[in-house]
Amino acid sequence: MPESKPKNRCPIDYALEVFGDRWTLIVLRDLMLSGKRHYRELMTSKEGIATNILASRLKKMEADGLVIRKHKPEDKRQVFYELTDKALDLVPVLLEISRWSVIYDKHTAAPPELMRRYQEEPQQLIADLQEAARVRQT
Amino acid sequence: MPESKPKNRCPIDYALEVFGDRWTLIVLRDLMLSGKRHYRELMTSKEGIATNILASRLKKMEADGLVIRKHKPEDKRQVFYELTDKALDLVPVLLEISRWSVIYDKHTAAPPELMRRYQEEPQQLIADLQEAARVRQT
DNA sequence: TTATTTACTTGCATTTTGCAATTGAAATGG
DNA sequence: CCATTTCAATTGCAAAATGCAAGTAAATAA
Repeated sequence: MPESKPKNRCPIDYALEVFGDRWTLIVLRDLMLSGKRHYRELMTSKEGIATNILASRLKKMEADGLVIRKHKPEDKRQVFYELTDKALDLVPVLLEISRWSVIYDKHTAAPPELMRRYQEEPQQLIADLQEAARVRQT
Repeated sequence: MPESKPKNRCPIDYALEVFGDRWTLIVLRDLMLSGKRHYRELMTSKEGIATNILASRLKKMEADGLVIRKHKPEDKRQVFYELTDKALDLVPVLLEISRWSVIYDKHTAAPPELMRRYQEEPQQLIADLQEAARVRQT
C-alpha cells in the first residue's frame, strides 16, 4: 500500500473515506447480516444498486481491506467475497446505527428480535453475528 | 412533514439517507464534539467543506430534524445551529465509529483520553458529551 | 455445439460536487 | 451618517460521481 496520507487524521474522517458513501454500508450489511456472498446476490438488494457501482465498490472495499475476492473452485465463473476482521469489526457500528434508526424512523423494518437481543446482551449478539458470518465463508 | 416513503425500510438505509454522505457526519462531529455552533466555525474544519455544500447540508439537516436554525438576538446577522435530541442520540454512533478507526487507521488522531474513557465507562462518557453539547446551546 | 449463467465493463446522460466570485442584510468605524 | 467590514449564504460553471442500458468474456449446462 502507498498509504502516504497527511498524518493525524480524525477517526470520523477516516471512516468516511472507507465506508462513507451511499453504497458501501449497504453492501457490508448484505455481506455481514444477510449472508450474501456472491455478486449476483449483492445485486438483488431492494435498494437497487447499479452493476457498475457495485463492481467499483467491491474493488474499493478490497483495496481498503474489507473483503477478499475469491473464486469458487467447483465453478470458476463464480466469485465470492469473504469478510475480513476489519469488516467484521463494523458489526457494532451497524447495530448502533440500527438502534438509532429504530428510534427515529417510524417506518423502520428492523427485526425486533435482533434489536431486543442487542439491548439485552449486546456483546453476545455481536460475537454471534461475527461468528455466523465467519462460518459462512467456506 | 409529507413522509410518504415506501413503508418498511431497513434501518441502515434510513440512516444513510439522513447522514450517509461525505459531509453530514463531519458537520455533526463539529457541532457535537468540537463545540462549534456558527456557520463560520463550521467552515473552518480541516477537511475543507465548500460553502455551498455546507449551506445545502445544514438545510437538509434542518429538514431531517437534526438541527434547529436560530438567530442571535444581539447580532441578527449571526446564525447558530442547535442540536436536537435526534442528533445528540448519534453520539454513541460517532464513538463506535471512532473506536473502529482507532484500531484500523495507523495515522489516527483520536484523543486518547476520550477513547480510554469510552472503553472504561461508555455510558457515562456518552451522557457527559450530550450534556456538554446541550449546555453550549444557549 | 449452442445456449445460458456469472461477473463484470463500456458508453452516455443526469446528478452531485467543488471552486471562485458575488450578494444582501446587518453591524462597525470614522 | 456613510463607507467598510462581517456574516451567512447564493450563483455560475467545470469536473467528478452516479445511474441506466447494452455489451462482453469466460465457464458451465443442455
